[in-house]
Amino acid sequence: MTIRTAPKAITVQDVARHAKVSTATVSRTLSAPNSVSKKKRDAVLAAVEATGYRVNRAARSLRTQRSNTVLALLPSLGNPFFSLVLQGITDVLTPAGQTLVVAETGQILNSGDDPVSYFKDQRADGMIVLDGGLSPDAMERLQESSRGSHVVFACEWPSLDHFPSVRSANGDGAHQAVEHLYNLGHRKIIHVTGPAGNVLTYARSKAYEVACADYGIKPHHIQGDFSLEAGTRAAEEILAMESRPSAIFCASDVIAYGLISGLERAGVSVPKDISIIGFDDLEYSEHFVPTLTTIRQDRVALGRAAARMLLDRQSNHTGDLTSEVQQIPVTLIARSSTQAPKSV
Amino acid sequence: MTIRTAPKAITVQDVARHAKVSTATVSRTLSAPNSVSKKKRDAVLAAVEATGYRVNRAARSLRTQRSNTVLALLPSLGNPFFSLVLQGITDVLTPAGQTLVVAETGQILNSGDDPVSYFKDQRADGMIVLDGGLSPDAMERLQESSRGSHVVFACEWPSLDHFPSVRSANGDGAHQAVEHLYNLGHRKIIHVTGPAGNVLTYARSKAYEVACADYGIKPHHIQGDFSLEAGTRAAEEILAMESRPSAIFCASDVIAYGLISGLERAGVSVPKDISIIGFDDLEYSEHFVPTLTTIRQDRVALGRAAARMLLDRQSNHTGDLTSEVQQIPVTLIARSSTQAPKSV
DNA sequence: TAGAGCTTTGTAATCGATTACAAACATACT
DNA sequence: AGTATGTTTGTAATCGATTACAAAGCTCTA
Repeated sequence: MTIRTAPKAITVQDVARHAKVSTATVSRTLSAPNSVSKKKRDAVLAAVEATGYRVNRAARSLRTQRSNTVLALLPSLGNPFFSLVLQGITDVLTPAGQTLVVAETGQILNSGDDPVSYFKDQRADGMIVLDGGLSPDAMERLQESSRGSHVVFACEWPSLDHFPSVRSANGDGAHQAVEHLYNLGHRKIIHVTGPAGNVLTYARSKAYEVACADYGIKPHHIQGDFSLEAGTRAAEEILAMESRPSAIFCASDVIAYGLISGLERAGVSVPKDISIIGFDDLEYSEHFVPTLTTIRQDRVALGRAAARMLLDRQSNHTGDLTSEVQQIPVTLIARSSTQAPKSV
Repeated sequence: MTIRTAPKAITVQDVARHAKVSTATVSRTLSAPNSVSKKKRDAVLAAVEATGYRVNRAARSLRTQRSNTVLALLPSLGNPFFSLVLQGITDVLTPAGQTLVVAETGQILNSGDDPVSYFKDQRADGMIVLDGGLSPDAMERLQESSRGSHVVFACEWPSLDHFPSVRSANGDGAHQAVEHLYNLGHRKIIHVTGPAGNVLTYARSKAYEVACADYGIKPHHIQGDFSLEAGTRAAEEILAMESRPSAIFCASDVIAYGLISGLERAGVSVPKDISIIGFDDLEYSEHFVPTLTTIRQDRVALGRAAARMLLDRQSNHTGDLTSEVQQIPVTLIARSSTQAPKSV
């Protein structure tokens, strides 16, 4: 016999009546079990079970002034990079009784809304921002409303303001990429960058330059963005070069896909003619033709760490408003898109 | 001069005081502007502007018994297929003043929670389910609590129960795929399927069989799932066949990636030796080597249609609880992974 | 046994917006 | 003018959970 959902919702009153205690005792049993005697506690739990009671989140939020909801602010939902990061976030949030709300930066701003409004109208009391490119104005308002320090950046981060953040060891990754190519024998290594103004672009290309200096290589950038098109554009540019590089470090796997695609179509073989290394290690990289050597970002770990940092900061009201930065290690995954150059 | 966020939240009381009207008038101005005289309305709007008032969602939810929140239930957040569907959903939801909450089926169930609990505790009053594989038990509870018809399935759908749903024209897509290959001259066309028990697998392979019958082709299935690994496994199986097919229709692009990768590694060239067509048209398909011929699903349209259907059903309380099914057209995108067979 | 000190329990106020109801006001018509 | 009808407005109850405060119950010691 299935229990039918009652037409009227079950409230704390119903449970109290059922267990023959006051509403206060019911509430306490659920939130602070130790402050209630075992006898009453058991009675309440039995009543909860019997009635199928579920606490009304709206009522609780109204009273406690906390929504137990975290907003993830993404530059674009369409970008599959974030899917695993979101997974990491929910991995931590769900067991902690928090709900995840997702929104796109662009959509929020277009609709005349404001990320900060999520705090103001109690829709969220925590925020994980995956977009380092918020407007200075939006950043300022975030800064203001983040006194309670419930904002954490993940993956990307703002270049000016200081917020706690979780990110990959981008510099280390870029260095490892160059090192890998150098060790294979490459001496002419160029870099296809991310979009101008992006913090990841900056971190990776800066580290690329440093690595080049370390190995006595002349750095050369091709300005791109993180898209497939940037890769195909870079391919054209490289094909037109009088003296082509023997290896290319791409700021993202997606760029590498486009680049390989463009080169192959022009009859330039990867890795035979040119070695290519990416950054991210998306699902497809392992099965691309050729399988892509890349710097792996642990996206799930990034999401988890960000969520954990947020929860920590929410519970530790005790000061510590320093803008902590946590770096998640990256690893070089050597596959078949890189090999020793043809002629050394 | 920037306006500082007040330490205490601004309430409808504050606005009322500021505009010298009652709280009822403030509330009405915001929800039913026409029931308020222009004079008062302007005063209220000015006061709202001046105070920076934002309605407290928790309080509103509590009073109105609606959360204005929609839950998207995904089988896996890590699956990049859904990213654009989510984008489509928010495209419609955000302008309608609804908030999107995302959750993974597995995580919900593991944590002892229940999708239906999102309704019970007022966390959501609408649900878009992207997982056709919910347990019969979960389905029954959904069915019960969906009297208000606030559940819509998208992409996948439950095989037994009847819910409104939005889906791609899967059968048509499979038929188009076979037709395309047939027209190129292929007569030996096999199908790598999705996972057993999945409705998409069933719809596509059923239509593949029908198309085979139409064209006088002997159907042959290789059981797979929607993963890269399934593709590489299928490649092994095909390489071991005494008489290989000249063309392969994969139930997903991802299978096709793995399959092409596996074949190429064994020296079998696509499309020279074998033509391959996928299903989905993920971002990468256009830049894969070779670029992938595929059946394009309009994922953004799927998301939008699902969200619109949900909102429609929420506002049309007036009966019409029929389980409407909306099909989104698919299109064949001919690229370079298919061509006429070597020897006809 | 009385009283100090601690734990457990209940009563009722509270969070902020909405809305039923009634009062006040305006307009039109006989 | 007086009445009927319609429109605006305000007062106060309400949604459901939490929690300050006070009262009651308990244990233990002098």
